Amino acid sequence: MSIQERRERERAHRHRLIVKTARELAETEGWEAVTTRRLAERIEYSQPVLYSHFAGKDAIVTAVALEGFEELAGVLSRARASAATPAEALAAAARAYTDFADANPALYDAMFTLTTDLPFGRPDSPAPLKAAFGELLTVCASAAGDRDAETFTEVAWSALHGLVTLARGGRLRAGQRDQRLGLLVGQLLATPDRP
Amino acid sequence: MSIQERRERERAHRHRLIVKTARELAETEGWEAVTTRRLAERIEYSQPVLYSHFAGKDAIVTAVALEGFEELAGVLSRARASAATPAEALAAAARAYTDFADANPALYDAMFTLTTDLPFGRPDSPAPLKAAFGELLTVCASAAGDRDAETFTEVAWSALHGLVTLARGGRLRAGQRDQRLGLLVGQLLATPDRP
DNA sequence: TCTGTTGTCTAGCGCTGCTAGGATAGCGTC
DNA sequence: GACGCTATCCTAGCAGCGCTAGACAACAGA
Repeated sequence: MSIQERRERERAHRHRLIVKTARELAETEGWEAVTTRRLAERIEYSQPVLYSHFAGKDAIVTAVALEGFEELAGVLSRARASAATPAEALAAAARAYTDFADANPALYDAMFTLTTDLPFGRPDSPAPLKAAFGELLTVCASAAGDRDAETFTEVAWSALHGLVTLARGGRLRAGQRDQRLGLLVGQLLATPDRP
Repeated sequence: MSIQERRERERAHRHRLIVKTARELAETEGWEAVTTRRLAERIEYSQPVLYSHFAGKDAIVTAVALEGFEELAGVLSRARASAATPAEALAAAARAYTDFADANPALYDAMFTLTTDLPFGRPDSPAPLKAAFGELLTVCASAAGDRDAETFTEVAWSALHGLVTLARGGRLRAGQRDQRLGLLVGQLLATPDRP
């Protein structure tokens, strides 16, 4: 059995190598530079090897995205743990979220712009997705007050996502990042007037 | 001079035909179906004709996006005109924005996801961009109170953009659109606690 | 040592955006 | 009315893309 085990170990190692290399290549040269040929060259194997590990290029991007959701969940979890009050937790999570996106632009693109086939908010969702959204839900729920927690989470998440993506394309004024984040968190924590 | 005028007229007509066809093709079959070959076939000219009108495929997408910004400005303007109070105007604009994005998904993608070279918020920005953002700024400024109008506008816009894009990818619960929009507008109109 | 399986590579398909160079149509001029 | 020129358009092709069929080599078991 030892031989087969070694092979499986090597396969797993190469699997991780493909994902790691794709991510690095995307982060340094952008996703348009991530072609199956260049990826194969980087891992020092031929193209078809990629297809023995993944169904196609999309599956590789998805694998990178899953890594991203895992890391995002960790980042949000730490932010939440570092805060004393629900309001502080929301502010910390918001900052952690945008910092994460800014630090890993290609990864963020894989998670939200390139990948379309990851099922969200469903029983069969991959664990990292559930974890990441679960973290968001936890931190938002404790700050939601009498508003619907899930709706509140979706709105907060959307706002953060919008800030990240619009800022990325140069659509928002550079250097005003903190002001926007502060205003957003302030509005989310405010108590709406009862009409 | 009449001959040259006719030719210029024909050129202008064909220019519009290309943009119109690209938009239709994208809206019915998605942007991945908009290839230079298929586009050329649809307009009943050969491929190189496209390149006598546009520098490349990106330029065609950009032209479609500009059309979108023009229409968005009109939609927002009408929403603002239909409202009596600043709060109503903000709510109407938010609804108009998301309705516009939902009704023209491919157009919205061209404006915000595919096009990256349109300069925003700069003196040399194309007029439609200035008009669209100007409408947003107007409606947000009157609802901003003592908050910085431009920052408030950027945050509101980001939130709407986030709602649209996340909902598109199935990332948000279907059927909760109105609840999210209502909650967002309520939060934006709320007065934050003074810390 | 031979055989069958497993794994990898070479070569190639149909597609993409884009372009060089030849053919053609229609103008202004004689 | 015939000619030459210019502007326009098309055919054909390039390099690169994602992906795959089939040849080939390496290796486990008999």
